[in-house]
Amino acid sequence: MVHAGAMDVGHRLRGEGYRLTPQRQLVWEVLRAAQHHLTAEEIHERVSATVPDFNVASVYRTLTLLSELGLAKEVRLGEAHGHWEVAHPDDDFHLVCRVCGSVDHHQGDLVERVRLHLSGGHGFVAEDVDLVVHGVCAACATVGART
Amino acid sequence: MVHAGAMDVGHRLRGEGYRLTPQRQLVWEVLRAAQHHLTAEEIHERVSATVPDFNVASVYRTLTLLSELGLAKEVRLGEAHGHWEVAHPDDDFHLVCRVCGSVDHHQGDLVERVRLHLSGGHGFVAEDVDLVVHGVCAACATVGART
DNA sequence: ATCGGTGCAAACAATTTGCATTAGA
DNA sequence: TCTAATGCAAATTGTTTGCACCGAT
Repeated sequence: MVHAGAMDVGHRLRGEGYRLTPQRQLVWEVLRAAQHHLTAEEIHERVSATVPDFNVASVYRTLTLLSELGLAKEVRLGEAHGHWEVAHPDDDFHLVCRVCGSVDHHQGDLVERVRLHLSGGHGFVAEDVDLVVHGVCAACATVGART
Repeated sequence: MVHAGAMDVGHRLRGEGYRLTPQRQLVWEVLRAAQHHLTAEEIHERVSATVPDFNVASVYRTLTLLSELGLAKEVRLGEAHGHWEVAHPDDDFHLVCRVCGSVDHHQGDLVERVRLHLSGGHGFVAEDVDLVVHGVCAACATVGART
């Protein structure tokens, strides 16, 4: 599978009959440039630095479109609002630190195991496995142990 | 671990210095009686059948309290609104059918495996493992295969 | 020249909060 | 009695939508 980050949005969009607008391109670039998850609001802020009266509604519209194309994905980490990121290969999950709020990505065969487990018998066809682990990250755990 | 469903809310509440009100008791009972997840709105509806001008705000306040006591838990299944359920033992996860919308609980050692996997080396202390699998349930898959 | 995309503002939905009143302990 | 909990209504927050104008193809 080609990593979504390497994708050329322009081609993808036009290929599906959509237009490539500066707004869409910018949202995509902001998303790719970010090391961590962004809320729609954060994306809006960042793109606004370049395009002054860029509208939040367009952020949402673009994000929805990108996720339909499989380029972006919304992740829900327990909060009310969603976070967005470039679509990752699906053996990827999130570690959310309760103390510092950091969100780490983690790869492993866990998601694959879930799939395997489910395919064994009870007929549920797994399409999307969302695994979010809340806890305390290594850094915070070390600090906490000292107190 | 004692299953939360067997808990006496009255004792728990008073034990922690809270009062047992009919509203709280009813929310808890509705939650226990429900076989599946409920939204705050649904809980409100059901309790309103007994207590006419029962307020939504109280549903939220009660749910927050119950979750602080570890009796209830909010689950996010990808939708904007949350769902609530009686707190389950933590080796429990959700299978959400994209076709019929049904949500099934599933038990397994998967969550335990995640814990184990994480404890092996990189220091993240897992406290809450949330696993949600989206896909197609057995019933819908069978029907779909026929078409 | 089209028609899809954007900005804007208003609409929405879910949840929270301030405050006066009510009712558990 | 005394303070916590409720009802109510208004405020927030995150997201969506209708519509006239604009601009990518």
